[in-house]
Amino acid sequence: MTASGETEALAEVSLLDRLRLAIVHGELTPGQRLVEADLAMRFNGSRGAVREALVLLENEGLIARQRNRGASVRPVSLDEAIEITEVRAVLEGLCAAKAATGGTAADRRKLKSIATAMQKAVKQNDVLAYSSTSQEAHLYIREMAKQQTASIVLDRLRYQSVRYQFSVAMLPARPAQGLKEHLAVIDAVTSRSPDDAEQTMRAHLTSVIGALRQLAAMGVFGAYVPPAR
Amino acid sequence: MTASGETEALAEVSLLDRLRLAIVHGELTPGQRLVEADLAMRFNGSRGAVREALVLLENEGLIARQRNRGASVRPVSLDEAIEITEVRAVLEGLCAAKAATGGTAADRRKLKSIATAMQKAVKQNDVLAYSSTSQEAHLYIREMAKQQTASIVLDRLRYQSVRYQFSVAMLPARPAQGLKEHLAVIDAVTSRSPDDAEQTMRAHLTSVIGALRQLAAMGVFGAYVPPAR
DNA sequence: GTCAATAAGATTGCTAACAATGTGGGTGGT
DNA sequence: ACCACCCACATTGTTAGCAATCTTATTGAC
Repeated sequence: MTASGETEALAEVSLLDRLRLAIVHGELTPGQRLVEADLAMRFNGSRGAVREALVLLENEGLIARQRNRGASVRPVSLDEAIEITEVRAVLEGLCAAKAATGGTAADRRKLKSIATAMQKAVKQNDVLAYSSTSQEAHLYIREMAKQQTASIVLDRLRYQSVRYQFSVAMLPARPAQGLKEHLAVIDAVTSRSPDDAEQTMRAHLTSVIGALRQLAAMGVFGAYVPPAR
Repeated sequence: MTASGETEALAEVSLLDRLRLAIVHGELTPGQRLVEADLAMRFNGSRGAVREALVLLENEGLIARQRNRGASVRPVSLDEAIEITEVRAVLEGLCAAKAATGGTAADRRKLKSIATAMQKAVKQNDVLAYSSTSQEAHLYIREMAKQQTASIVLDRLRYQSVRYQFSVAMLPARPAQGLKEHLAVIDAVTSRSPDDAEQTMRAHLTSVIGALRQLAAMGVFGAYVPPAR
């Protein structure tokens, strides 16, 4: 064992995840250049490991790489955010439908308890709790659906959208509106009505697209042309 | 310039694409081990470039990699093929809907000409031509939709499914059935009816899932547990 | 004969140095 | 003062070799 055993023992999370977190949390800001040697130093891994992570992050759309010119953090434009939400709408719709037919009675109880927690959060104006219970609901429905392919795709898309996800929840009337929509979805899923589940889930994400447009009008998205993927 | 300039000049396609093609075309069969040094030799690139390609192919689900143990071609199970087709159904449904509202008059003419070619192929029992015009129709609808995110996801999924895609077209009554479905989709898109377009596209891919189950009953998919992603 | 321990071989992952490439700044000409 | 050119610098991409790790075959005990 080396003198500095601390990092090795705790290095349960991959370099990829740490780098992605740094980007998503804004420690590395859009447009910023990512120099392999620097990152290797910062996350103390090999340059090869950093390269591997960069390749994957490019694939996820979080960064842009150009041959011999290096990588940079890629900002997400409004159009892209809307596209991503459109795709999420149909995929989460699919998952909601499958969750409605596939879940167990215990699953449905769990889902109802999440609904209760969400109602409480909104009643107390706790935006943070609303945001997290909302995510919990989406995730649990995906688990019930048992659709790995959709789940993997949704995960990848989430990384791109996390950055503005939170801003949406901060819009004034948003938690109240979102709550209504989530309750409708959960109601449909727990009543085992796949078509309703899909429809309400899609309606919910269509409403999120509206919220995104509102954010755009407020200037959250810089009028900036991102480098090509 | 080196003595063997031929490969360099023609190296317009990336090592990644060539490696992927080798897998999809069955030159590298499921379960086969992929040794970095061998691949570097075969595709004459650096070992680093091969590693980069392997990382991406793992991400696409075409191969499985285990730390210190190397990579191997990953077979696609029936369940996975069905999952992928379910995801395709909703994504291509989205694209069909957007194509119905977004395309130009020229787009719609082009789509109709593809429909004609497809009808001709089926009438002549030309399975190869049917298969290729069918793909052309799907691709053109995606182009009309102008939904890059969905398109990228669909591309990634296609690589996993190409291997059995062709087998589906070979089923006896398949071209006739598929033709009907495709014509319905194209009709809806060219009549600018987004809801119809989405419904017919989803119905088409649901029918493909049925065909997959038929293939499975015929033993096309080996009863083999693929290594985890 | 079967099983466990062990050693040899193969392959990945890492390190360090180097070559290739793109960038930016300075220099000289006009 | 402005522009083209050129050179030094920064950074990536490649190469070769080494250490860590896993696999497999061999040996020996029971």
